[in-house]
Amino acid sequence: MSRYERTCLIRGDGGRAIRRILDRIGNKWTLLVVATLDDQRMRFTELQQRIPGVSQRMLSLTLRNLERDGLVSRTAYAEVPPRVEYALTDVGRTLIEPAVRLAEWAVEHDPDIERSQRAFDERNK
Amino acid sequence: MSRYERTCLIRGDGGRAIRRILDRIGNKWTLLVVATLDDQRMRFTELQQRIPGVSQRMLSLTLRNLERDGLVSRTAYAEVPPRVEYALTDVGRTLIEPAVRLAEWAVEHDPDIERSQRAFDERNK
DNA sequence: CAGCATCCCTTGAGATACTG
DNA sequence: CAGTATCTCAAGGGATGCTG
Repeated sequence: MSRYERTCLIRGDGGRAIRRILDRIGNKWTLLVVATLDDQRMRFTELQQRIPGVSQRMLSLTLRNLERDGLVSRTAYAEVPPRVEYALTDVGRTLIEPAVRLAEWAVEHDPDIERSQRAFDERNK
Repeated sequence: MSRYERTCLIRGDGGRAIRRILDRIGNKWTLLVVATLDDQRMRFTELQQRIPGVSQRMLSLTLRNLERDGLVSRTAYAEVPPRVEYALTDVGRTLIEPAVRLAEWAVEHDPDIERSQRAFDERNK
C-alpha cells in the first residue's frame, strides 16, 4: 500500500471513517471494557470491579453502546436475583488487535512525548 | 504475546496508557492533521484547505498540541508576509501505522456495525 | 443484582472578531 | 499569512438516589 493510499484510508470521505471509529472508542471507558472482556465473559458487577473508577452509569452507557454496535453481547438469565453476562462478539474481538497496536505505540513513545512536553513548556513559560 | 499480556497493555496501570493516547488522538482533528502531513510538509493555510471543516482556532490548537507532544515540527521563516511550515517528526510518523490499522478496522467493520445498530434500534424502539 | 433518572460541572468545539 | 481572544453551546461524564 502506498503512502498516499494509507493516509487516504484515514482522510477518505473527509475523515468520516476515522471519525466514526473515534466516536466509538475515543471515549473514556469503551476500550477498557473491551479489553477486560477479552479475558472472559463477565457480569455487570464483576466488570465494574475490574475497571477502576468506572461509575454504574458510565459502565451501563458504555455497555449499551457496545451492544448496539454489535461488539458486545448481553445475556440476561431469568433468575432472582437477576444475572446478566456480557461477552465480546466475533466482531468485538477483532477490535482488540488494532487497539493493542495503539496501546503499544502509546507505551513505547510515552517517554519521548513527556520529554517533549516538558521542553516545550520550558521554552514557552 | 498471550491474550492476557495483550489486554494488559491496554488495561495496564488502570488504563492510563490507553487514556493518554486517546486524550491525544481521540479528538476531532489530530489524526486528520497527522494523516495530511504524511504526504508532505505544509503551511497553515494549505493545511486548513486540505482539511475540510476545520476552523482556524481548532487547527491552531491541534497543531500546538502536536508540536508540544513532539509529533509535529513548526518552522517559522522570518519573512513578510510570515511563512510557517509544519511537518511530521520521526516520532509523529510512527503514529501513522497504528492509526491506519484502526482506520482499516473502521472501514472493514462499518457495515456490520451499522447493521447491528439498525437491528438494535428496531428491537428497542 | 443490574440497572435508570436526575442534577451538575467540565471540556470540546464552533462562530466571530481582532492583530503582529 | 498565521494566528489570538471571546463568547457560546452541546456533549461527556461524575455524584447521588431510586427500583424491578
